[in-house]
Amino acid sequence: MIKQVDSTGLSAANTKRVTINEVARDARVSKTSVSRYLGGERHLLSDGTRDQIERSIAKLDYQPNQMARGLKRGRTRLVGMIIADILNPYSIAVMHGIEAACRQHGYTLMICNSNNDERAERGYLEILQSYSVEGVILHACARSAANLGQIVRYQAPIVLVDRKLANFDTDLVGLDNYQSTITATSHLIDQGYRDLVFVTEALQGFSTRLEREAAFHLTLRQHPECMGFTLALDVNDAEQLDRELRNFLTNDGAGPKAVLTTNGVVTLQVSQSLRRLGCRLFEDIGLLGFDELEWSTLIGTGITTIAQPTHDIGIAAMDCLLRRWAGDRSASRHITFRGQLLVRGSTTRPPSEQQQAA
Amino acid sequence: MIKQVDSTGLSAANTKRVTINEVARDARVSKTSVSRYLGGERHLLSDGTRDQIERSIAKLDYQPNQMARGLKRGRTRLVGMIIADILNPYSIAVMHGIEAACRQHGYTLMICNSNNDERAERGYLEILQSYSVEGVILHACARSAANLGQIVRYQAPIVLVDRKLANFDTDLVGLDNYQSTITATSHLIDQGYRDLVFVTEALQGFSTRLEREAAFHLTLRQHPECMGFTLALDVNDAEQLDRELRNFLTNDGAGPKAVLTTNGVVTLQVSQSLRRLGCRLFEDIGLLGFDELEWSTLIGTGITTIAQPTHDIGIAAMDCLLRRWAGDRSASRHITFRGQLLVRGSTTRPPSEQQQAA
DNA sequence: CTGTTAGCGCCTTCAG
DNA sequence: CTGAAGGCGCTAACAG
Repeated sequence: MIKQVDSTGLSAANTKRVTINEVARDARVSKTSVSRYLGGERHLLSDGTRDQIERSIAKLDYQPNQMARGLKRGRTRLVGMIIADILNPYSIAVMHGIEAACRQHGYTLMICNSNNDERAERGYLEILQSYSVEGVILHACARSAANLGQIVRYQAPIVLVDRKLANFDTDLVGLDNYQSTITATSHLIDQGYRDLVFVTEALQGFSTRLEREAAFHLTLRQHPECMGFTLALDVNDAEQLDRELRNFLTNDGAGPKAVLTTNGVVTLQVSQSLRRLGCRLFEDIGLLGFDELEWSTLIGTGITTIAQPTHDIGIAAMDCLLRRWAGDRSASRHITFRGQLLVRGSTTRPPSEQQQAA
Repeated sequence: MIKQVDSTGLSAANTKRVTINEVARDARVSKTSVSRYLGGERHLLSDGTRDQIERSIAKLDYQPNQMARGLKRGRTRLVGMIIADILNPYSIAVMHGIEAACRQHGYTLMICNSNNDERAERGYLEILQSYSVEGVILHACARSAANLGQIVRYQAPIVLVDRKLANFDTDLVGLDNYQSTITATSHLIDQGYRDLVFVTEALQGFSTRLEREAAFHLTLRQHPECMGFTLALDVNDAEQLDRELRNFLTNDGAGPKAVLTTNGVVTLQVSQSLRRLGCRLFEDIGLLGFDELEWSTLIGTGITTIAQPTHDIGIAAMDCLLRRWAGDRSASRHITFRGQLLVRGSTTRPPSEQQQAA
């Protein structure tokens, strides 16, 4: 029978943590021996002391204090991650990969959400440093290191994820935005869409958005039969989004219309807007979005997406840290993955319209 | 012009952190004075020393080492959170609320994902303790404290979120599952559905699932005109889910059929299954799910949900910690919120059928 | 108002 | 193979 014990802070007050001293006393050895036992230098200990220490540790339920260890050794086994927007499923997916990789290598992940606020981001960077994290994975919202204070002489290695950071040369893991966007745009054109719009949140200098937008227009330029423009706005402003999309839908154009969205958040807002506008999804309009979403298959005939290998991105980011920890001082690595086009109904035009466009 | 500086670990090696000693030396005062400055006891300092310290700190870009502070003071300003499933949008939403509350109170949140693995959960509990977190917010996957090792004599206050933990009397924040389920089930019956199924992942003793299931049957018992049963299965086993739902759809029943799902993850899987079965959403079947989802409005005529006040839940959890830290030792608090029914098309039966059921 | 002294819990020389 | 001594960076008495 297990007793009901409260943990309302009362017990915490009296129950001090067991320290290395008490283990040493209980085992009748010195702190040094216990420390050696903990530090993986058991081979230096005699069988007798080793067993004795082992027994005492178990008996007292001892756990070394990582703060103290970190203070002394500098190794905290802590990895920090700063996420620009924790509500973005993409970020969560990447974080999931990183979390798994951390665990596998005995690291613990400390998550911070900057909420796309540079001040918060800078603050967290400092906080993480003050906790002596051994590495940082940064989904940056600042565009330039100039706005990130002393990041340039940060203690621990930093890996950027998804977005680049100007004036800061460090490892980076992300998507091959150019190639992936070309794939996406070409797919729309191949499917017979002629009047395209690239919808994104305000570009704001984010490398990801800029690159995708540039590649979109690059592709268009090679297809004179097509029209296309960029719609950069606050996608949470439903009224504005509705107005702009209605314009797009009603204006004359080069032919069948389709939307390319820059990420999953935009895909959601655009879908809702199209719904509000009374659009038939996806007969009146095509839709292709970056980022795979768990509900992609459920909307109308399904939304075609460019899926990012989020898990691999997480693993790769952790791998960058591991290499740096191992002493690798070579030039910064830029690892980019190719997005995977998942074709669904939203870019498959009904046969009736096919001819009209041909 | 900002120089490109690499942070590939090389610079980190030579650049040691500035310590309190160096600040003291630079300011020509003692460590104590600097410490007092940091610890918010500036009123004890003369204007001269205060300004001098301020200047030196700025000049050297000094940041106190939280590890060292924590070691000494016991205050780490760290809150740990263990999430059972980080891919569940509900958890993320709660975490978002907690994160905001932490930030507001000067705490930093450390997230760990147990992946519904008790071993991992126990491990993280120990790790968090070893980092001297000042409080833990636990979305538990273990059902009983008996499986959680020494949790009963944990140092820091613990707040449970969503799920209860047997043999462990501590603060808890969650949903009023009974009332919310009664609301949900009654709504289905009011709308004319007569043949109901409650779909859940294996109950596995999770309090949330158990309570909702119990309340479902409780409500049914007061409506002899209705039929209903529980379908507990691995919702990721698409084949099994499809089979069971097909049975449900084809079997004779007491009238119009509807599904009640126990959480957002199940809602997603059920939606996909119904899609695979060629169901017309939501003419052939009604659907009501716990947890609001960002895409609720987009599926067919929209999915009716019971929305949880996730943000408030997060705030409340943090509030529990704040109270315990403030010295509150009263009995454990159980805070439950009422779910909000958001009626959409998935529980609005088309007029043609209305009569048939009447 | 200020500095000196003694640790927090652990690891790491340096001698046995 | 083992232990004693010193210090990581900081705070908390205790004296001035």
